[in-house]
Amino acid sequence: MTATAPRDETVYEAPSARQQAVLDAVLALLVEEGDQLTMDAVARRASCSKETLYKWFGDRDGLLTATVRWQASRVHAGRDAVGTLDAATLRERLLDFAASWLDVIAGRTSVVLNRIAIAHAGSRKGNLGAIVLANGRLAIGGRVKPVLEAGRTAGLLAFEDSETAFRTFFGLVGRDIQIRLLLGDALDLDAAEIRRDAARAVDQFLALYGQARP
Amino acid sequence: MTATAPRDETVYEAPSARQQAVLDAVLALLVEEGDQLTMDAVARRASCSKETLYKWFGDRDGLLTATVRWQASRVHAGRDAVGTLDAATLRERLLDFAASWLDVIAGRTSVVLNRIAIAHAGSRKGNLGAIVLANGRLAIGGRVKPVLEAGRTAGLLAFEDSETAFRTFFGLVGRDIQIRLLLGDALDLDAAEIRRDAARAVDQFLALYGQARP
DNA sequence: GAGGCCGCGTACCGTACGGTACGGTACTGG
DNA sequence: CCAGTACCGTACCGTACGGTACGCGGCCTC
Repeated sequence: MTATAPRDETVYEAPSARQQAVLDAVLALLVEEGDQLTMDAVARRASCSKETLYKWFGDRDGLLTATVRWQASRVHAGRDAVGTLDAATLRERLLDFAASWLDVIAGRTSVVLNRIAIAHAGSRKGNLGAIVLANGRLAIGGRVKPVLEAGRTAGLLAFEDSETAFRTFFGLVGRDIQIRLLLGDALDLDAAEIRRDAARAVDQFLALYGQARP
Repeated sequence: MTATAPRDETVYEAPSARQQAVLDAVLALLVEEGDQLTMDAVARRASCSKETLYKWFGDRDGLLTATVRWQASRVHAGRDAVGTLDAATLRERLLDFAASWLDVIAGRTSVVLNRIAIAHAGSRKGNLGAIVLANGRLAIGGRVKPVLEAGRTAGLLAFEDSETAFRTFFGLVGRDIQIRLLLGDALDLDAAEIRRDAARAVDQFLALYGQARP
């Protein structure tokens, strides 16, 4: 029963429409302006008063946290029914994960949010870092592993520990891309490139863990 | 001729002993205090005046840059004579790279410096990001690729593009480790764990790219 | 021992920015 | 029509921190 739902440790009430607009303003500002985000700028951009900002989100950190959570809530799309798998579907599913994951991490928003979270993790209370981790790396792990296990059940994959297998998958897909982007490398991946990368990663993963059905 | 030397784009004069002491103080402070590094704190810690700091390094950015460069200059150890390779030596060399690379990125210093550089890349002039990239990802790439190519020449490896092969290697070694550490995940790797990880990565890499000598 | 540097310590300045206070406007319920 | 609430806009406060100025002691050179 602990299956697909993306472990929301505490239930935070969803932001109202107006609040969502504010959070979108934060995201936009973050993407445009790099990360020296000031409360003044947010208030101006969102056409609201700073006082409201503080009333709604407590403080700057609260605003950032809400923003990260808000963005995360959008990404959690995806139907994950794991039925029985044949080789083609397994491959398809992995491809799907790989491509959409690359798509996310290559996006400006993801890069900026990760930067914020990393900076935050560097200066006490790694709250943001934990949130990003939970909604990024861990969330996708939680969704991929069942597929891997289903693949094993179907005799298509061989591994002992799905976590380890997943981490290899993760490495094959992401390689140096995320760190390069975070460090400011240009490196723009278009859709075609992403598809190619994803395919290569999946091929390699299957080469390592796949087995012809005995 | 463009071979092993780690592309130092501009020659910066090495810091004097006293300056090195200051930079070490910065590193220590960074490691201890997270990243809210103030010039005051540096001056206090290094027992020098702020004025001297500014005289030597120009401004805060200059100090950070010098620190990153200073740390980088320490890592560049390593004899890289690429002779003829047999399978065992190739494996050995790759293992070596993998383990020492993991060792570096798992270190507090690396994590903190990467955090700084990433934050910096987020707010205009990605200077630090570029430097870290050049001395991290790119430097190790520059050192591994010749080995891979020697392996190919010796008929031990098969690949078309050494860059691509290296990136796979990179992914297999690093997996999710760096991003997790940057985001504040605990995840402490002891030496044994690192050796195991490195061995697994090399095995996987050889499974993908190795070939029995024909 | 006199001048000149270098660099330490400390006091100081300016400003950017997080956070608060307050007046003014619109809407709601009674 | 009035009280209450919500929220915008703006002015304001406090402080942390980057950067500068200055005085003083140690060290060289002559």
